[in-house]
Amino acid sequence: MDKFYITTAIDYVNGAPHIGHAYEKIITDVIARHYSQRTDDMYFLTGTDEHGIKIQKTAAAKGITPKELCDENAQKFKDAWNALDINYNQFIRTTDDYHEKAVQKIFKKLVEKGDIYKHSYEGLYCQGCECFLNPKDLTEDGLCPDHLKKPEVVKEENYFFKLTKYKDAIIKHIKDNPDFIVPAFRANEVLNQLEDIQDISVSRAKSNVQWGIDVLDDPEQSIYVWIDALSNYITALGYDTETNSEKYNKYWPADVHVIGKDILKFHSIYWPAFLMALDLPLPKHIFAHGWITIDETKMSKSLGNVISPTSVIENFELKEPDAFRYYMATSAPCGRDGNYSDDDFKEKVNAHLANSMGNLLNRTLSMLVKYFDGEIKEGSKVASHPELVSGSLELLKKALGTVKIVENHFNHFEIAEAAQEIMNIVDLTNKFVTDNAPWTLAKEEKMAECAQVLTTVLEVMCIVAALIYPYCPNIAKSMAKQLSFDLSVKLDDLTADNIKNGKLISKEEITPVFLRVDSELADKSSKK
RNA sequence: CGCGGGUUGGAGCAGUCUGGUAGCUCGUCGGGCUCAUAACCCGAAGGUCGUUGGUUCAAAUCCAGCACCCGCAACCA
Repeated sequence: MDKFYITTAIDYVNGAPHIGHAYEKIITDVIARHYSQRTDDMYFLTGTDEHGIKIQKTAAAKGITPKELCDENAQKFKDAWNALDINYNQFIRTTDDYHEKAVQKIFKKLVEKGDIYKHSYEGLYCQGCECFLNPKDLTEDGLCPDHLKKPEVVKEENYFFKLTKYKDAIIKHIKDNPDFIVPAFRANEVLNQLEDIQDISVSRAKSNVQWGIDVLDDPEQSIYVWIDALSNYITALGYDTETNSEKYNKYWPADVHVIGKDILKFHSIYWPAFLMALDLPLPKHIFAHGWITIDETKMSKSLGNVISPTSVIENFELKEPDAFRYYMATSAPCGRDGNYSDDDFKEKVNAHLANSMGNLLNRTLSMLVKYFDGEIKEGSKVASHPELVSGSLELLKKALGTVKIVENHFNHFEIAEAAQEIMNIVDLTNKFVTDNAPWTLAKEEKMAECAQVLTTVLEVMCIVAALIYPYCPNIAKSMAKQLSFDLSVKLDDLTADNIKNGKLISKEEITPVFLRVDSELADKSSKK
C-alpha cells in the first residue's frame, strides 16, 4: 500500500461538539492509525463547516460576528479532538482563505462547463425561518410549523447544478463498485434516492444569506453548502482548477470518507457528480457509520441528554482517553447504531482492557521477575525447542494469523469486529497461561518449560500491543515500553520474534497498563 | 402498499447471501488456581431464533402473509 487518505465529515460549528461528533472522529482515528501501521504515507483530514444562515443567526443573537462564533466553536472542536488523541494531519475550516478561493474557482469552472446554470423558481418563503419551506412541511392551514405564520410566495433566482446529467453514471458506478458504499446495505437506499433526483440549487441570494462564499462575478449570490463543504476534501490538499499541488496528486482520490448515515446521500450522489463534472476520480469508499444513542435513547437537546465528548473521561477521572476510545470503537458493528451507557462502559473496559489484556501482561511480567529476575533466557524461544511446551507454537501462529484477520476486517472498516479478534487472542493466551501453570513449573524446577511459557506469552503481547494501538495508543505504548518492543514496526513486518534475550524488566518497572474503572467513581458519575 | 433497517437465552450482538448438531461478549450460579489489576481457568443454568403458513429428508437461514420497534424521505453527527 503506497498511501492512505482518510477524511471525516466536517462538523457544523453552530454549537459545541458532543459525543456523536466524537464517535466519528474516534473511529476515523482508529482506522487512520491502523493504516499508519500499513503505509508510510497516511493522511488524515478533519475540520469544520462554518458558513450558512444558522451561523449567521446564532452569531447575531449572541451579538458577535459570524467569524467570532466560528473561531470560538472551532477551537472547542480542536480541544476535544486533542483530549481524545485524535491524530489528524490537517484541520480544515471552510472559512480558511485557501479553501474559499478554491471553491470560487471550482464554482466558476462548473459554470463555464455549463453544469451550473441560473434558474429562477417560486417558493414559499417564511420570514421567521428566513428560508424556503417545502409545502409538505406546512401545517394543515398552510402555516410555517415553527412560526405559525403564513409563508409568502417569493420568486428567487439561483444557480442550479445539473445533477440529472450524471444520474446514470453514478448509478453505474455504484452498481459496478459494490464496495463503494460501506456498509453494502446502504447502497440500495442510495439507488432508490437516485431514482427521482432533481437538479440541485447550489447558491443563495446574498440578501438572504450573507455568511457564505461569494460567487465570482456575481456578488448577488453566495455559494450554498454542498459545493462549499464537500470540496474541502480536495481543497485541503491544495486542489486548484488550473494547477494541482503535489499533495493533491499524491493523495487524491481519497481511500475513504468516513461520514454519518444522515449525509450519505450528499457523499454518494452530489459529491461524485461534482467530481465527475470536474473530471476528477471518485473516492474509493464512502463509509457511513450509525448513531450513538445514550441509554438507548436518541440524543437530543430537548431531552437534555447530550453528552460532551470528554464528559465520560472526566466523570470516570481517566487520565487517558484510551478506554473511551476503545468503548466507542467497539460499541456498534460496522455501520450500525451503537449505544453509550455508564454501566456498559465500565463493564466492558474493565473486562477487556484491565482484566483480560492488562492483567495478562502484568501477571506474566511479574512471573518473569519472580522466577528469572526479569530476564529472557537464551534458548527460551519457541523456535529453539518447539516441542517443549505443547501449544506454544500453535499460539504464536494463531497470534500472527490474527494480524491478517484484523487487517482484513479493517479493509472493510469492521473495527468492532477486529477488536473482537484481538480480545480472542488475549483470551486464548490467558488460557494458555493457566493450562501450563508456569508457577507450578517453577515449583517443580522445570525452568526451561517455565521460561518458554513466559517468553511465548510476551511474544504474543508484542503482537497484541501493535494490534490494540489504533484503539488505545497510550496503553499500547505502555505495553510496548515494558516489553522493549518497537511499536513503529509495520504490521506486515511483525514476526513472532520481538522479544530480545537478556534483562527485560525489573520489579519497579512493571506498571499496570490500565486500571479498572473504580465502581465508586462510576456511581458518582451516574448521579450527575 | 413510499424506501430501508431491526425482532435470536437476563443485557448487547453474530449467524441468514452459500439450508444440516444455536454461537460470542457481558451478567448470574457452582467449582478450580494462586503468577496477577477482588484478576485468570473450568463447568452449569438460561433460547419452541417476533408471528402464521408454505417449500424441503432437514428452515434462525429459502418463499408468502402478518405484527411490533427504529431510521430516511423532512437543516438532528
